Amino acid sequence: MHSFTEENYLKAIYKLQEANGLIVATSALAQVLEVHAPSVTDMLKRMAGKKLVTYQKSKGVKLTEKGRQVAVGIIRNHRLWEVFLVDKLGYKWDEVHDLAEQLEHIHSEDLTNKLDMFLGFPKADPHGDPIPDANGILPKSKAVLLSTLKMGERGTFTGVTDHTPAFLNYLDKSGISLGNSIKVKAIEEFDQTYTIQLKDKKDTVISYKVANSLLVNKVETT
Amino acid sequence: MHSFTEENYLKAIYKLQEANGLIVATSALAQVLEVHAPSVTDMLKRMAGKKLVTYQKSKGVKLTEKGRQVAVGIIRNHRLWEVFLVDKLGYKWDEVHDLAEQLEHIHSEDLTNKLDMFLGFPKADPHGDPIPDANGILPKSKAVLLSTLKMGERGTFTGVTDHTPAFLNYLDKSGISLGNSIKVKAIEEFDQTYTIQLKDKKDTVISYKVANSLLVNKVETT
DNA sequence: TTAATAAATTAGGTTAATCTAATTTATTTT
DNA sequence: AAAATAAATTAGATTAACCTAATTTATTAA
Repeated sequence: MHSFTEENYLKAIYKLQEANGLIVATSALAQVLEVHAPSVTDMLKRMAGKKLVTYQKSKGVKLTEKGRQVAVGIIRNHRLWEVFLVDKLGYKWDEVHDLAEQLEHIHSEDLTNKLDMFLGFPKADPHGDPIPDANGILPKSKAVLLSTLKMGERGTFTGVTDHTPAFLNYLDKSGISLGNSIKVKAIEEFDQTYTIQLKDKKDTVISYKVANSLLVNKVETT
Repeated sequence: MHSFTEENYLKAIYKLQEANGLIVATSALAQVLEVHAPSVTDMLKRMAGKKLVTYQKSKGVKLTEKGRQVAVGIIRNHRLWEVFLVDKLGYKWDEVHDLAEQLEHIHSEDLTNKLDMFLGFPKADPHGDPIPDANGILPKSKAVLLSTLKMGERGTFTGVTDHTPAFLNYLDKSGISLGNSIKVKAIEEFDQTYTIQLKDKKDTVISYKVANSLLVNKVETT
């Protein structure tokens, strides 16, 4: 079995690999894991010995297939536990991250699959992030940032790229919830402020920063 | 926060303290924790430094009030998660121990309490062991071993002292379940074999070893 | 009450995961 | 292309939790 630390490294490498291309830098890992660079170098060597990553000195790391499997398994756990916390225990979407960071390291494929069934095989976690299936397959989403939509275009709000409680709370306060249909009514040239229309017809003004943190499934205007 | 290891020591000390009197020996801990005696000595010194135990060189340890609080908290977690696994995920009572050993170390009082509510504030885990309340109060049970009952006496089966899957399976196979009413029909002098009558009137023969692992609430014959 | 046995501790090491300070390797900038 | 800057690595330590071998302290038996 892998240690919590190894699993956290694997998850971090996976996410950085997704976000910023193929090879992951020591410094990037040090930053997200909140440790110092020499600790990362050290750990990567150990993990390379276990064939979890391929490590190229002074260049960075990639996950091996084995490493990717473990990483995706942890992400599956994390997201399923988040659904449990929100759907079953009544937590709010901005409260579950730290708890899921603990629960994701429970080692039992069988438990994960039973939990999945208990939750009704959810496709996404409370933030809209897709849940990998038992084979580690993660459905490719075609969601785009709201900030890429042009005047008059529409979409359905399906996820966030900023998972901080502060941002999630802002969305709650503004009445913007997953599944909402959103139409771009206006984009202010000067500061890229968006005026959007929510399903309930109320117009809302959001900053570029917000528009750039919301994922939508674009509705093609046929 | 305490490490998993510390928590496991605390739990072990608590259980040995309950079972065998007040002071707990290094060797007893080494045995249940499956480590060697010098490791225990080492750890106990560290834990004494944190005021979790009082350590008397060459004599043994006791929990401090602080240590007891932590230990009971872990036991509460463990038993609540066992209820979750059985009641919600469909596990059998002989399958949940190892998983609960992992889940018990999730650090969140709030999660524990929400779980408790979700489960309907159960009083006992699937093996009949009482669940401490949020204040660490464990109801004193007045259950006795079936092996202490005399001919003709009755009781309700409320718990086990042997939690091994082998024993639990044996009970399943024999149709002996928590809550069953049991009457002692005969006790063989020669080998202390018990003949018992279950609620459904069927007579069953059990060994002394089995009778000595079953807890019952004795029904006083008025 | 001394001798034998059992239990516990000390001494000295190991491993995973971290750190700081110093050095080396890469990448930019001039 | 050389100099400056940034990133990464090496060297050497630390801490928690464990180990084995040797020694000391308790307990039990003769």
